[in-house]
Parts: sequence; structure tokens; C-alpha cells
Amino acid sequence: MNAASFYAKAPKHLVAVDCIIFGFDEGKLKLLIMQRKVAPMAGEWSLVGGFVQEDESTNEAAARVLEHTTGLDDIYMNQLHCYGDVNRDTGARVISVAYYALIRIKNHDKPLAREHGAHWLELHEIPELIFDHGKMIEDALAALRNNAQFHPIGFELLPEKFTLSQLRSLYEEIYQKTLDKRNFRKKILSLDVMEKLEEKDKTSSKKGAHLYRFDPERYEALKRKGLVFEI
Amino acid sequence: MNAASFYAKAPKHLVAVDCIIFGFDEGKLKLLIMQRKVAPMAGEWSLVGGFVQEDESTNEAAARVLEHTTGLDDIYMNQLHCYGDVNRDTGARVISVAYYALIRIKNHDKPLAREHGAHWLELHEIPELIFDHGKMIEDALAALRNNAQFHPIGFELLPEKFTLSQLRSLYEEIYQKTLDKRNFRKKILSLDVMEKLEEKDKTSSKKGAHLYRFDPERYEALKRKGLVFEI
DNA sequence: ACAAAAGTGTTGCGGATACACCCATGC
DNA sequence: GCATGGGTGTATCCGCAACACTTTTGT
Repeated sequence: MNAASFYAKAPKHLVAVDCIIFGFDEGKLKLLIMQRKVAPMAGEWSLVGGFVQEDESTNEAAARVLEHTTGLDDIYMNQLHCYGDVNRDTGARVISVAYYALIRIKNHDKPLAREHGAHWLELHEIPELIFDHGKMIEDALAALRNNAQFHPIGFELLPEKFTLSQLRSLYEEIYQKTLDKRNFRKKILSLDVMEKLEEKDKTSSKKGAHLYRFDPERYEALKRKGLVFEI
Repeated sequence: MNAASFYAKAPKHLVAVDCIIFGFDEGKLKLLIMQRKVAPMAGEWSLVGGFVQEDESTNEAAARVLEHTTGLDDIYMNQLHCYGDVNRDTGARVISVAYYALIRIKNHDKPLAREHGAHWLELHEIPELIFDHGKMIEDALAALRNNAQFHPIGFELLPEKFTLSQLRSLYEEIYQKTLDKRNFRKKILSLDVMEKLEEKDKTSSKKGAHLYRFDPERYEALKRKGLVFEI
């Protein structure tokens, strides 16, 4: 067989990307879910997605879809899994590459999202989704939990400046269990990956809590010492 | 937009699967690598792969490709990652879904593999590979290491009956470090996921070593107790 | 008798957990 | 002055790492 026929005789497929978009707001982990505009399943709840174009990588397609609905670029995004069952999409055979993204919910373009029929829902509010999107969310949650335990990705969900209480409640929300306040502080501060700011946040207490900022350089230093970030 | 044009106007892509096939033989971790038959890069070293057909899922395609080169079905296989860069394949735009497989090297159909130009090579013997296949192997190794630490997948690489020394040397090979004999025995035996057989293996010592067999039921019991397999 | 691999226990240390009270401030 | 969340230290426990000698048997 020559090269031309090797490639030419292989079938071609529609390839989509679907994004599981996590946010953290009011102490709750939330997902950006939208109402589908086209048949089949028009009006049903679905993840944000789109087709991979000729001239873009799957990663680029995911970033494009994400920017299109949230107005944000340069956000934390990870490939989750490729979903390749023949009949997973009831409209046509579509192979879908799923990505999960972590965004600072306050930064995104809310009107833009609304325009696309997108809503932020807490985990327990998520309705039945089309196709295998429910499974994708399950898998994304598992991946988030695995990943958050050994990598400093929680910070991607918080504002740039945050209090230790906010950080702790984020991890409590991710792992769905309460964490001891003193032990948590000891652990995270011992890693020395955050800069303590002079500023205080007084929105949630009279006394005010110190603000911190994640410092990528300190994190690099930690890794150079051969230590691993672990919550 | 109606449904027909929604799907119809999206571009279609060649989708391939590539398999990183691990085996364990003579105390060494090995990979099944083949020489490519078609242009471009004919004669160069590559992973085992093939195109996803219309009527098969990506998982099925990977299983088909695997059986085609090794004669084995029902083997342990995991999706690794989807590689979607536009120019990753120099012959055409191909999106590739990579899988890694763990096989009992003794069980496979060696003549069949040879017929396909496939060879078992140790990690340090692996030559330069085409496209992004080298990166795929790197990623597969990292995934294997992560996965083997918390899931009983090492057994997939050993014969059904094996000695503790064999098991230990497998993990030493995977993690590229020596493990303390006593601590390893204590740890693995405390998990109680293996059945100790009466038989002994005398091929590697005068005294003979007890053979063990992995017992999926005991592993399920371990999980029910809420404990995790960990090496 | 000796070589070669199998098999076996104990100790110390470090990190994880459990736990309760004082502090600063706005109202 | 009191209610609210912020901030702090210690004792215990458990799992991991380090470590060396005896057993069996084929030659």
C-alpha cells in the first residue's frame, strides 16, 4: 500500500470537544452548564462544546470554546478523556475529547455566558444531561480530586488574594469533608508556597483575616527541594 | 441552525489509536515496538496503531489493533491521552487516541508479532520513534507508575502464578529503585489480595519459593473495607 | 560444606490526627 | 459586653524505613 491510499481509505469522523468548567463561588463548587440550541435534544442541558476544526488542535478547540462562552483565555485546563463510543451522540457519530477547566468565577463575562444560555449550578443542582455528559462530569470530579491532592490547582479557583479560611473551605468542598482548621493551616503553611500579604479581608469577620497569594516561584523552589505539594 | 447542517458543516478527521504495550520478561520491563510499513517514515520505529473505523468505538479499535499484533484479547488496557496537534502526523492530519496495555509476554503470539515487524525492547533500547510516539511512551510510563501505585495492575504483567521475588522485581523495574525485601513482603501480604499456593517455584533457587496468585475477590473485599491497595 | 535465594521481626522516627482556648473587632 | 470568625500548640498514634541473620537444598 502506498501512503496516499493508506490515509485515503481510512474513514473520517466528527470530533468534538466538551468542557467541564469548574468554578467556586459563595463557598460552593459550581459547574457551567448550558441549554442546547440544536436538535436532537434541543433545550436539554449539556456541557459547553464544539467541533474541532481543520486548522486547530484539540487543545486549541477547547480553549476557543471556553473563551467563546466565558470571555476568558489563559485559564487552567486539562484534558480529561476521549469518549469514543459509536452511538454516544444520538445526532451523528461524534468522537468527543473532554477537558476540564478551573476558572475564577468572578472574572468571567457573565452576560456573555448568559447569552449562550449558560448557568452556574452547584453539583447537587445539576440536572440530567444529554448523551454521556453526566459521565464526563463524574469523571472530571474524580480527576479534580486526584489532581488537587498533589498539585496546587485549587488556587486556580480562588481570587488572586484569598484567606486561609477560603482555601480550606474550597478543599472541604472538593473532598466533601471537613478539615481540621489547625492541621490545615500547619500543612499548607509548611509548604511555603504562598505569600502572606499585609492586607486583611474583613468581609467575613470583625477581626479580619490575612490575605495570601499563591507564589509560583515558591512552588518551583519546593519542587526543586524534591518535595511534593500535598493536601 | 437545524440539526442536519449543525453536524454536516463540521469538518471530519482521521482518528487513529496507538498502543503502548508493556510486557515483563526476564526481569525487565519491555515495550512492543514495530517498524512502520508505509510512507511517510516507512521503516522507522513506531508504536502499534491503526485507524478507528466507522462502526467501532475507539476502545474497540485499540482492542482490535492489539489482538491483531499479539493474538491476545481480554487484556488490560487503559486510555492514556488524546493527541490532537494539527501537524503531529506528517502524512495527514490525524488525531490519535493512545492506549497503554499490560500483557503477559509469555502468552502472546510471538510469530504473529514478528510477522508484523514487532519487537520487544527494553526501555533503554527504544530507538527514536516517529511523530509524537516518543512522548506517548513517556506519558504512558508516567501513567503506569501512577496507576501501579494504587491499583493492582502489576499482576497483569506477571504469569498467573508468581513468586514474591518476581513481584518485587517487577515493582523495582517500574519504579527504577530497589525495594527492601522484608518491607515489601510485609506490605503486600498485609493487603491480603493474593492466594498462597502449595506449589513452589524452583527455577531460581535450590530452596524454592512459594507461588502466589492474585485473587480478585480478596481485592474486592479489601475495597469494601474502605482500604486502598498501595505499594 | 558451600553457594544462592527464601524467608523472617524489631526498633526508631516523622508525619498525621485529635483536640480547646484566647484574640481582635464591629455592633 | 458579646457574638463572630481568626489564630494558635501539644500529646498521641500509626505507618514507614532501616536493618542482619537463619533456612533450605542442589551441587
